[in-house]
Amino acid sequence: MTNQHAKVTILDIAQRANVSPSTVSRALRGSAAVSDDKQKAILDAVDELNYRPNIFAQGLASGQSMTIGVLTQNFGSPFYDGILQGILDGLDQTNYWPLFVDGRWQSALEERALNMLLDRQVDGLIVVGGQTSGETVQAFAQKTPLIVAARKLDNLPGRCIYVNNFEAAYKATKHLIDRGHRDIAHITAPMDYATAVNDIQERKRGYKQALTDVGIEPDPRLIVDGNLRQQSGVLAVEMLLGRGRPFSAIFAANDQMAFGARLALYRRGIRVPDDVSLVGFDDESSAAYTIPPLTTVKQPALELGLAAAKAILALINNHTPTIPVFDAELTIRESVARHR
Amino acid sequence: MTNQHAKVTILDIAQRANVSPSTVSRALRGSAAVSDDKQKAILDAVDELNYRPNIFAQGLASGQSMTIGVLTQNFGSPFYDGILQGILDGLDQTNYWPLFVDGRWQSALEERALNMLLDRQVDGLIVVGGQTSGETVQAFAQKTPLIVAARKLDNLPGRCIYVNNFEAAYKATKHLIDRGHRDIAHITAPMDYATAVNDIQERKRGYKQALTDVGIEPDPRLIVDGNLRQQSGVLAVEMLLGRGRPFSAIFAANDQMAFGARLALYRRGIRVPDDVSLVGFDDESSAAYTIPPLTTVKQPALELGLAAAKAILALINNHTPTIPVFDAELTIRESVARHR
DNA sequence: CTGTTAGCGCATTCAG
DNA sequence: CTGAATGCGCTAACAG
Repeated sequence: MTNQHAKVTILDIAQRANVSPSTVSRALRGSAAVSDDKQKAILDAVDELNYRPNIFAQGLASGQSMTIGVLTQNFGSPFYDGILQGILDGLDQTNYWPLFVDGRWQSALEERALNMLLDRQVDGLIVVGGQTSGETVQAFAQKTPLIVAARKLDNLPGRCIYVNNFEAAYKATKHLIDRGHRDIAHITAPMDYATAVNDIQERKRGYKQALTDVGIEPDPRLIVDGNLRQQSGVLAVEMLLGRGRPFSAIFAANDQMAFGARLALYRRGIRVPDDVSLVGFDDESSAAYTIPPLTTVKQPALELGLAAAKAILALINNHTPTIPVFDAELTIRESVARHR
Repeated sequence: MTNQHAKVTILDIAQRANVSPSTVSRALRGSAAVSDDKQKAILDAVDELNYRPNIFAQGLASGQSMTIGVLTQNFGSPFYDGILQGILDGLDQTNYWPLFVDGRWQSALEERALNMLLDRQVDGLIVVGGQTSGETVQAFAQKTPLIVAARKLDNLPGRCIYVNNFEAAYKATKHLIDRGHRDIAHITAPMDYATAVNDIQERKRGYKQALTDVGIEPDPRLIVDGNLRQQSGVLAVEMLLGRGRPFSAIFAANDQMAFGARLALYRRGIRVPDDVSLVGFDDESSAAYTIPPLTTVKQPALELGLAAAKAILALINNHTPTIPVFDAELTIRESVARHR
């Protein structure tokens, strides 16, 4: 091909620098000391000839690929994208490169992707979210260093980096309670729904606990299932309204559904926050620009990704990874009013 | 089972199937006919031993990596993510895998990323957006098959797949005109702003042309610069209002700024669409759930990505790629009212 | 149709 | 500190 690029080999620069190929290899990767003059000659030759090592050959010979496989879900989700950015940042000053694949929240695809990553000889794996079973993930963890981000897997202790969703939801609900609300509805997603199930269940648990702790019995009529998408927020509110059980606030398990809920309320002529207060979860970028701006929970996505990157690097170097505990912050905006 | 994975080689399965390694290779990659019985024996051995080829070895020996490098910008932008999905889809049934890297809209990073992709022996390159100079991109195009998506580069004719932003903006503006508006403001971004410059300028051109075509002279007082982010939409409206030039509609060059504009109007007590109609660009998912739902331009991101994938595959196989022309559609929602 | 023979480009022993 | 030799796992001519 026209790949002049790939044509310069370690042999070419060995000749040019009057040394053996092995010395070039040593000089370039610093695997052993090389005399200063040869070192210089080699480096000169390298950029005169514009040499770039062939990663495949390196990988084949060394058994390392210097790449970290990252299984993610749905490019485009703000939370997951934040994590990707964090991983990017965490790997930035290292020699490792991330290889991203999208599992699309389908366990079959996820497994295929994971295998493909292994085929590509990745040195480590970061699994971001997803719904592959814990057992499957564990099986992969046995084959290669693996860190799970944004998800808690009980069978992989010390390998999962996640946000305390329970605490976060507790805080959000508590905020509503503190503002005088007692009839607080919750839009969640069913246990068997194929997405981020644990997180969502944790949020529901936090919601209930916050109520219980102030002596309010959670009312099943105030809890309604959605599917995490905007449209389901619309339906959830319709359903809630249909049940006839009055409420003065809604806590939605994610912003998407909160947006949908907001629209449904608007269409019914119910004012936010005058008639009903609204709280979301995720702090999507548009949350600050809805009308009124949405009170929501901000997860430290970037930090989470960063920590995942650090952890996988540690694992690769046979250190014990540090698994920080992350708490989410409530971002208070105008969608919540004091209950009168 | 630990790392047994990487240990099974083509030789193992050759022995197990009583054939030579080359026959195994041929059978597996279909590079030549193999008798049915051997074929079967090989396939059996493959999954009995759970064999998976070593991609590095394949790449080294064949000179092909079966990966397509994709340089993208900002994971998280809905438009760009749509393109990534399209590329994913386009590559789905092939043996190629995309390798994504994020240029973050910084030409230095973009170039580094492009080189890294070349180092990884990618068989082709898809450059999505970005602000690397046309010359630089052309230089890479000389080294490897390359397709540009979501951007028009004059020095790479027949290699760029993009949406006709001029037409789209024209349509959007025309819609407002047809609804009786004559004083239409436009929120854009300055020429030198480091992002998607051409697209935004094309949108401004479409806006002006639509006005001119019905005999309205574009008024510079109605055109204001933002930076494509939500916050700048807020500021843009403040500025517009400060200028004292009345207007009954706003066309924002992207949804983000439209969201900001909507919020600023709301805070001033200006109703949408009763007092001012609003149109955005991009059809971000939340556009349908703002209050009121936003009329906006939907770019065929998925189709664009798909076309890019097809085109790069064609290029790799030495065919002339088909470069379709894409038009964006106006999605009409309640944020536009007839002017009274 | 199939086995044999050479490398692909590099890292890594092993001797000096 | 350095060169020569060997092999990573696979594909691609080359002969049958």
